[in-house]
Amino acid sequence: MDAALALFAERGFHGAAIPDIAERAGVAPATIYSHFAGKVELVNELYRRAKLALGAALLTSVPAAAPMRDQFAALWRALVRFAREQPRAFAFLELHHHGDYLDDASRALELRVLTPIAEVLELGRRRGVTKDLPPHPLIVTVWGAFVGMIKAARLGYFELSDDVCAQVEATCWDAIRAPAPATGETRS
Amino acid sequence: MDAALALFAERGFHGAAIPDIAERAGVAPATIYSHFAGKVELVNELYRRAKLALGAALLTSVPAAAPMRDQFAALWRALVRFAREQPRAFAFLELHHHGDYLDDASRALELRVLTPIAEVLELGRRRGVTKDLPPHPLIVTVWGAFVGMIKAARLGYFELSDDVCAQVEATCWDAIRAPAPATGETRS
DNA sequence: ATTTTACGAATGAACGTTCGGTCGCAAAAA
DNA sequence: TTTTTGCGACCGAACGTTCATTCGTAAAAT
Repeated sequence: MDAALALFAERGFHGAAIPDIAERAGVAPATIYSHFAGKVELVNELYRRAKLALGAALLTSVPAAAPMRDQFAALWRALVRFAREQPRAFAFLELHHHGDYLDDASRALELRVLTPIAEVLELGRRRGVTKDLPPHPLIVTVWGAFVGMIKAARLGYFELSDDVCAQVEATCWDAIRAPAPATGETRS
Repeated sequence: MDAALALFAERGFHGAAIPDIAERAGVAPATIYSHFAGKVELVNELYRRAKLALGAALLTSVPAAAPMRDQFAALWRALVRFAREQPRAFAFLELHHHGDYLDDASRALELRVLTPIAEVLELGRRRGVTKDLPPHPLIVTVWGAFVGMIKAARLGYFELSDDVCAQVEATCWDAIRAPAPATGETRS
């Protein structure tokens, strides 16, 4: 499974051949079929594992009863840790998002990870601490920014230092937080 | 080439077979080889075309001597228009970014599109209108957010209405603009 | 008449997958 | 203790299919 995860993450589902995966695992191609029914089942199993790992990493590390700003910071740190500790799982998830070969069970996991975050954001919206917008656009914006950061770092555009992570985190928080109310003077 | 662009955008390089492309084009597979040397040359030609189209769309639509806020808005509008008018080219670029099969000529185009934007951001940084950060993290953040928005809309998470586009644009501008200087009272 | 363009058919390679059988090992039988 | 049995993991070899690509030739365009 390690070999499959690595190759799928590197070359995508169609680009990773079963013989290649087997060779990387130090195993005969036929051996794979004594553990998985086929290539599709293998990729689905990997997808579910990676998605669950990501979801668990997020849920367990965000304090439920903290200020929204701290929750966001904790969420960001959890994301960074996951992307650093399991870079292949992260790249795999990114690459196989919504592939035709994913079955219903794999697709259902998408919402299980997304909805808790959406609920937190919806709460922040009612409290007036995040922007008065529906949660989904905000989520995909932040998620897209995070993915962009990780991708760029992986491609060598810059180093994924703690500094850069913190700076981009602050940048994303500025994106979703409610604008400061106009106290006193107004502009046009 | 239309057929190839569509199939590459849908299934990726390895997932799009030459016979499939030929069938979609209403042509025999051998015919493709009287126009392109091979599959790799075909995908590179498509990549270059799409990348140049995107670069042209950006460069021509951003007023050089306007306030940075307006430049950013124009840039965003150009991106939205490109993603709307040529959705397959946009998806294709997104999917084939940094594939092994891309040659040096295709890879070189990456910088040609990126550096003008980086220069604009560098200027804004010196003027104090955007954040005091290196341009690359800001660029990948905004670009990632934009891609996330387009992807989510394509997958049906929400409709890509003018309203949503404008809201996310404002969100991204909040992300990269300089924080308001502390005038008068200071907060710890 | 000559050059370009398209195609049907065929090629070797690589694909995902199957099958029959060998191996090592732990439990059961002697 | 020794032998036998059962079993799951593994593999070499093969299957039919599909892949990217080539070639000789026919049609079309100039």
